[in-house]
Amino acid sequence: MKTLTERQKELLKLIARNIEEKGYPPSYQELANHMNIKSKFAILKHIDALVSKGFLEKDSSARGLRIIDPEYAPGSKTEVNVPLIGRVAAGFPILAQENVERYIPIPRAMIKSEGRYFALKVRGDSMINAGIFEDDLVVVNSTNSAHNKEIIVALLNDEVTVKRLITNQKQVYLKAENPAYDDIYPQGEWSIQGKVVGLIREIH
Amino acid sequence: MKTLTERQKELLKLIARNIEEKGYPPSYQELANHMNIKSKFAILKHIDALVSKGFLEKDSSARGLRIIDPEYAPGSKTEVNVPLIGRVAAGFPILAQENVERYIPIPRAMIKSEGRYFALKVRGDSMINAGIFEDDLVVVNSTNSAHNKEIIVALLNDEVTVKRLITNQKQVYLKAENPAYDDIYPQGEWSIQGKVVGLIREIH
DNA sequence: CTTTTAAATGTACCAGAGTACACCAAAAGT
DNA sequence: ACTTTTGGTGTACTCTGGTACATTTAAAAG
Repeated sequence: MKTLTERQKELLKLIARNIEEKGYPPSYQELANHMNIKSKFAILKHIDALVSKGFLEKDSSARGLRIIDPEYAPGSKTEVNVPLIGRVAAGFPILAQENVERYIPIPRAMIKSEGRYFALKVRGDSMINAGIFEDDLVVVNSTNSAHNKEIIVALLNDEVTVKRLITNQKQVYLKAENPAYDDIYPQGEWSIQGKVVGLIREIH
Repeated sequence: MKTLTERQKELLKLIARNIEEKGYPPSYQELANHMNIKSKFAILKHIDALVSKGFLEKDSSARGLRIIDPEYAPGSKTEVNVPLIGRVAAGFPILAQENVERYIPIPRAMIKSEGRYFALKVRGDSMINAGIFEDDLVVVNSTNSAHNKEIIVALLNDEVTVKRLITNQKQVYLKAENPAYDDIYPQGEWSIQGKVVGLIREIH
C-alpha cells in the first residue's frame, strides 16, 4: 500500500474520528474547519489523493465517504456482518428483509465458501449432542443443497429447524442430535436453507 | 422503551442496513425510494417519530442520522476485537503481547461487564456437557475472581484450563463437565484468569 | 535553477438534502 | 359519529455540500 503524506494521514484520522463520534461521515466543509483550512477544495484534493491511494472510497453524494484501510477503519475488515433472522414470516424467502432482525458481526474465519450468510437463534435442545444449545446463534451459509452428515437449516411447514442431514441409498432424513427426539422424514414441502458453518453463544 | 409501528420498524431496519452497506446514512429521498414512498415528507415524519421515541438521533445536516438502540445499531459499536491467546508462554501474564496470536471480532452482546476480554482455543473434551467442544473459541472476561458454578479459565502449572468453578464451605475445586474427568482440587500456585462469557465455533 | 508536487485560497455553480405548509385517506380509538 | 393516529402526496424554499476553474505559495526533486 502506498504511503501517505503527513497531511493526508491527519485527514484520514480526522475522518475516522468523525465517523466514530457522530455516526456519519463529515462534509468537506467540516473537514476544512477542523484542519484550519479555508477552502473546501483543498480537502477535495486530499480526499481524491486518499481515494487513488486506496485508503478511502468516495461516492459523489453528501458525506459519501467510506474508509477502506483497516488500520484506520472503525470496525475493521476482519469482521463480517450477517443478518440475524428472527421469526420467519410465512411466504417470504428466509433472507427477505422482512425477516432480518438486526446484523451481527462474525469472525471472518467462518466465511469460507461463497454465497450469502445469515445467523439464526436456535430453539429447543434437539442438537445438544452436537454442542448446539438453545439460544445459541448458528451461522449459516445459504445454499439449497448439502452433503450427507452436514448440519443444516431446513424449512418444514413454515418453520426453520437445525438438524443433521442424512442421505443414503434408501432415503433422506433429518437427524436430531438428541436421543429424546425422533428422526424427521420430511413429507411434502420442505427445503434446505443452508449449512451451519459456525456457532456463537453468549454465556450468562 | 416505547413501541414502534410496523412501518417505523421497517424504516429503522432500512436505515441500519443502509449504514451497514454504504458506510454512511441514507438521505430522506433514498429512504423514500426504498420504501416505495413518493414524498420525502412522509419519511421526515417517520424519522421524527423514531427520534421522539428514542430510537434514533438526528442532526439537521445531510445524512445526519445516528441509530441509538443497540438492537438495531450497525457498525463499530456492535463489534469488538479481542486478542486470541495462543500457546501461553510460562512466566508471562496471560494477556501479554507475547501470547496474542491474532485478534478476532466478537458480537457486542457478549460484552456486558467492564474489563478486558480475550479469546482462547479450547483443548480437550472435558467440558462437552456444557456444550464446549475441542477447538471451540471461548470468549473470556479477564478477572481474578468468580462465583460458584461459573465457567472460568484457570491457570494451573503454567497451563490454562476451562472448567466450572465450585466453591462451598469446605473447599474450592474445578469441575469438568464430562463424567470421564475427575474434579481438580488445585494445589499450590493457581489462579483464576477470567470468566467464560461466550463461545464461538467454526463448523467444517 | 527550473520543474514538479503538495498544500492552500477564492469564486462560482448546481444538484442534493432537510424542512415547512397545505391537503388527502384509511385505520384505530373513544 | 367524531377525533386522533398513522401514513402518504405535492410544491416550494433555502442552505448544504460536492465539484470546477483560476491562481498562489512553499517545499522537494531533478
